Amino acid sequence: MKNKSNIRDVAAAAGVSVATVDRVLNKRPGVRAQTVAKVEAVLKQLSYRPDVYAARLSKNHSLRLVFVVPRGHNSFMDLLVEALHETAENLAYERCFIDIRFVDAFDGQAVAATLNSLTPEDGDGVAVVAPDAPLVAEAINGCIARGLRLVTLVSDLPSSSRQHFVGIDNVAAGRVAGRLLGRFCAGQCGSVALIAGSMTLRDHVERHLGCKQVLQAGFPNLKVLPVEEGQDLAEPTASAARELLNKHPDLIGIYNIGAGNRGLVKALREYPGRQIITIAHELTAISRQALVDGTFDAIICQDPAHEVRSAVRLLRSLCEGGEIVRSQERIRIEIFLHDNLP
Amino acid sequence: MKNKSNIRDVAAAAGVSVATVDRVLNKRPGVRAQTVAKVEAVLKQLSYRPDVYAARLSKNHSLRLVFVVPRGHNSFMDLLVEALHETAENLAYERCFIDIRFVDAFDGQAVAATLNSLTPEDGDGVAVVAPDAPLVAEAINGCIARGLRLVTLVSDLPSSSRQHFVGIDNVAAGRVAGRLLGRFCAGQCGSVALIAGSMTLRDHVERHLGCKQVLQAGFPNLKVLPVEEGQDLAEPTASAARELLNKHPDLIGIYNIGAGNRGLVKALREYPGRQIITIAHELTAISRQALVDGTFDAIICQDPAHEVRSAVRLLRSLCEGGEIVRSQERIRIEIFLHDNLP
DNA sequence: CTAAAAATGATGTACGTTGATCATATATAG
DNA sequence: CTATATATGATCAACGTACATCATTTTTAG
Repeated sequence: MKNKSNIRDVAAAAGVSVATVDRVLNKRPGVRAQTVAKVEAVLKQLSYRPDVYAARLSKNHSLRLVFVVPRGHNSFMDLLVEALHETAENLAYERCFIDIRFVDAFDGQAVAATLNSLTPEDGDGVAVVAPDAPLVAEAINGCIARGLRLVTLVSDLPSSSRQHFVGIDNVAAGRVAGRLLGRFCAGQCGSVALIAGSMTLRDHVERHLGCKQVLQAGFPNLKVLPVEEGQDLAEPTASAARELLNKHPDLIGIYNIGAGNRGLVKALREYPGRQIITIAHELTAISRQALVDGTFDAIICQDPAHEVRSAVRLLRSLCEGGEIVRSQERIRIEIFLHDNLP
Repeated sequence: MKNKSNIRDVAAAAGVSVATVDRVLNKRPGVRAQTVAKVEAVLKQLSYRPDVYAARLSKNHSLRLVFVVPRGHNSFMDLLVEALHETAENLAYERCFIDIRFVDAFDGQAVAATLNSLTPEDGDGVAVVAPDAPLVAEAINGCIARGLRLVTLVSDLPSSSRQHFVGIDNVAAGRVAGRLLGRFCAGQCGSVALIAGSMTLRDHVERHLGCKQVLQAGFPNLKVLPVEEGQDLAEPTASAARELLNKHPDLIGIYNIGAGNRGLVKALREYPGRQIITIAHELTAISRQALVDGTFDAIICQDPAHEVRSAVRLLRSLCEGGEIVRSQERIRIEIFLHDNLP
């Protein structure tokens, strides 16, 4: 815990000039391998690391990040954008500027087009919320080929060469939903229904998978109905829920994999006699209210503000070569019950 | 999102010298109120904020923080100390040095003595894990009177003048435990037992309170037995569990409020015929294994690494006058099931 | 052994703020 | 109207790194 050593100390200890240490540190050419080794030994011995503040000041380089996010898609995305604005405001005083590019809806074509238009002129790093389509993966690879650093946000494209994924493990989230659904239905027999936004969305497929796994393996008393699709919209989700309630008098549980909570709540309220264990995703005004009044039994969340901060930290590290503290970047699967709402 | 303005821009815009702007910024005396107002108007208009990096570099001031934590208390504290070491290592390169002061066990006297010995010579800020005793609260107030910034960690002393509490809402945590216990026992009747470490510890009292509230209000099928005390140690906790299992054939649930999970697991394994829904706190090697093999049904956690980082950020803001991003400092009540272990 | 090439040293400027000092301008008291 | 406060301007040296330039030394090729 002693005082930090600076570049001068290193030079003195290695018996070379400051200029040479600088050359080694910044991998500039013109230093004999032997000298490099000597300097690096001293660097390690003194556990030298450049002073972050001096370095940033000296480089006087602003980090420019581009966030590509769907506009007006759903309440969760609204929260994400809100967090983005808030973070951007704070970051402006740390030499980091965020440019938000909205793409209309969750449209692979549009996202790909936007990504393809990005060059190092536009920014140093990119975070993108995109569906897992080949077109998009290709566009991501293009960005990286052009020298941009890129992370996927909320929804992953593991087939692309994105440098990180910032978001939750959706299979695990699905398993949690299945477990809660199963246990909350303890002692009962009946059907449970899963409503996805669309089974073309990777995160929905993964949640569905996880949930079904757990239910089938651990809860033989429950019959898992074929998955419905609510297009992440209120009305289609409401229709799907109504149909399920009508068609299956033994329905005792619903897991809403995607968005459209507004519709689900509306439909459930039309059947006050039915006691349906309901689990949904993301904490918004609607879902929060539903949890408070007992319409929902649990909400599974990811914290959009944390995701934004994590994406920024990761991109900064990728661009400026800093350390990554893994544990800090783990996006938690948060579980909210009636009792621990923030 | 334009380029940052610097102190020179402000001076030019306000029609004063850089020195005067500096006087205003750092609240130095010798500036007419009228001039102050003029400069401040420009500051706001240009939304100027001093460059963090230049400021830190110039001040060339290292932040020294003291963490007062119990040694060898339990696995959770071990995790906390581990996180502390890791964080300290990273922070050393950001001009922040952490000094860990161990106090023997969870002893108010010892903590108070350590706190009383701290002066601005020892550090700029203090984070302390301490029981909620008047002696400790007094020592905390003393630290603050001496000009130190102080936050409580994990366990709060709201009666003291500590500047922040870094930890979870323990009443809410207890409510979550109660809710899960209640719902996981759905369809059954019987007794549930709560085992605290000691009902003199504030966090244990709060968890007990929250849990009992929820169980009594929402689950009339369950009878809440009088709270037992396991002293946060394996053996006493095991004894308490054994006695409960022997004395109450209708026991169907246990909530271990404090530590001593090792003992609880041991006792439960001695009664393989009994199906006891069990909820405990903190993710350690023992509790993790118990969750995996089904001995435990849920674990409620706080992330010690997050708590350490949060404490550091808060103390840094308090000492250096930075911004506090509230949402980033919210310590989550994490819930782990068999399905979402990290 | 010499010439060219490569490695290293010495030195300086820039980054934006802090926190001084000293000089000068303006306001206020007597 | 002077004498004295008070305000303000001008200037400078840190802080530690990055990066550039030019001089000098050492190494290598021929």
